[in-house]
Amino acid sequence: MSLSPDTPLADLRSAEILESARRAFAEKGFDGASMQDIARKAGMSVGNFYRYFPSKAAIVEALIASDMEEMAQDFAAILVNADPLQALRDTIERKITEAECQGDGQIWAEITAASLRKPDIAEIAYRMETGIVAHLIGIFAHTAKVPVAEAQSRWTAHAHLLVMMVKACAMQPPENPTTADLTRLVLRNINRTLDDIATLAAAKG
Amino acid sequence: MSLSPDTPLADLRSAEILESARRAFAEKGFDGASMQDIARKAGMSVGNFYRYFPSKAAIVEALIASDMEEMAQDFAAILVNADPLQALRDTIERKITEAECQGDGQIWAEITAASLRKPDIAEIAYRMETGIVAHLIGIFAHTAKVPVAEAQSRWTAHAHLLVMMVKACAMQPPENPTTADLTRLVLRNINRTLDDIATLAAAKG
DNA sequence: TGCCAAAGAATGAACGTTCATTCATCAGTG
DNA sequence: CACTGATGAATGAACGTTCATTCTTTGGCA
Repeated sequence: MSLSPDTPLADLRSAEILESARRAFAEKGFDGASMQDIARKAGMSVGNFYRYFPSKAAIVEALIASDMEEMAQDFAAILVNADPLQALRDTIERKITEAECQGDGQIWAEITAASLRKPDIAEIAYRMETGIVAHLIGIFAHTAKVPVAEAQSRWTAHAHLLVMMVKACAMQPPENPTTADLTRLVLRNINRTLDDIATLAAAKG
Repeated sequence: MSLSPDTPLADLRSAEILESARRAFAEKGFDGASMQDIARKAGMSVGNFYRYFPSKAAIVEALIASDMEEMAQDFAAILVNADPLQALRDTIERKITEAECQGDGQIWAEITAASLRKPDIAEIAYRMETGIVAHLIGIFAHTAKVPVAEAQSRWTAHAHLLVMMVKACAMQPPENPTTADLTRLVLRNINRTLDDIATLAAAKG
């Protein structure tokens, strides 16, 4: 969660609170974490908490929205790169191998479960995934030098596959001894998928 | 959930109850579903429910354990086949494409989230996954005609990858229009992974 | 500077609800 | 009658949410 320097103070405070709420949700789940838990983690009273978010559901939605924004910024950073596909590979590798597993995988697992159950959360998650896929297809189109429409019809499923694998990796239990090997294998599969696209790019010139 | 004919009556009743509890958990999640919800789904009173399961946590554990048993039976069916690897391919394809997504993916998502949070559930899930992986490695060893120990050191990560992908597929939202394409793509990746193992088998003779 | 209201932040007890769990009670059967 | 299987009201704890109240900061005036 990066913030522009001219972010209003209240929003900055909200962002801090959201970050502590994330930890509370990671520890106890969306349903399991009580408002008291969340408020305590934020270092404030329950009553004061409601000055920042009108309800528990609002926190969850804001949390997911902030994840989406973060993701969008990651892609913005990729797109300015000279070789976007390679930048994508690097970013994915970092995402998967880095110890971001701390709370990210936890929260994603929570979102996945909740979105299969609650239509409103499903919609937010759907928008998030659609946005990511659109970014990926943009990179693919740029790499293969084909129109976006063609890239879309060709590689939408591939993009979803990438997202699925990154998510699945993040959701893996961190202390497992075989997780490292598994991560390597997944990364190979992901790179193979990207190779297919890059190969077409080379063929096209 | 198949039952041997000589299963005691009480266990049979427990199995029925477990199945209805599964539906309740799929609709509202482990934390979200109340005992009243679960009892109502089972067509009985809350009080009577406690005659079958001593606590809510016990239901969750029993549910996960029953999933594990079901999985074990699937593998038992695969192993008696003349060509276990092909039977494995068929079973995976069926698991992924079939409309089992109804509640299975939902429950798996719930288990995944819960196991990242609660150590006791994590342990059950870990045992479940370890058991499945052991079965897979057994099939690989048989196919490639190598000792189980060698198959283990070679393909443990591959086995985990298969499990991961099947689970990830099941957790995909069912109404999504691109899910069908994605499923096909995942299946191709899975078959490629199995091809690698089968190739070694052919090389070895 | 010192002082005092007005505003803003923060508190935690209280509300109504729902939760998991228990138990006194009740039909049906022998 | 006694016994078994089942009920659903009762229980106390915990939930999300509200609100009267108390601290803290601020800005104008002397």
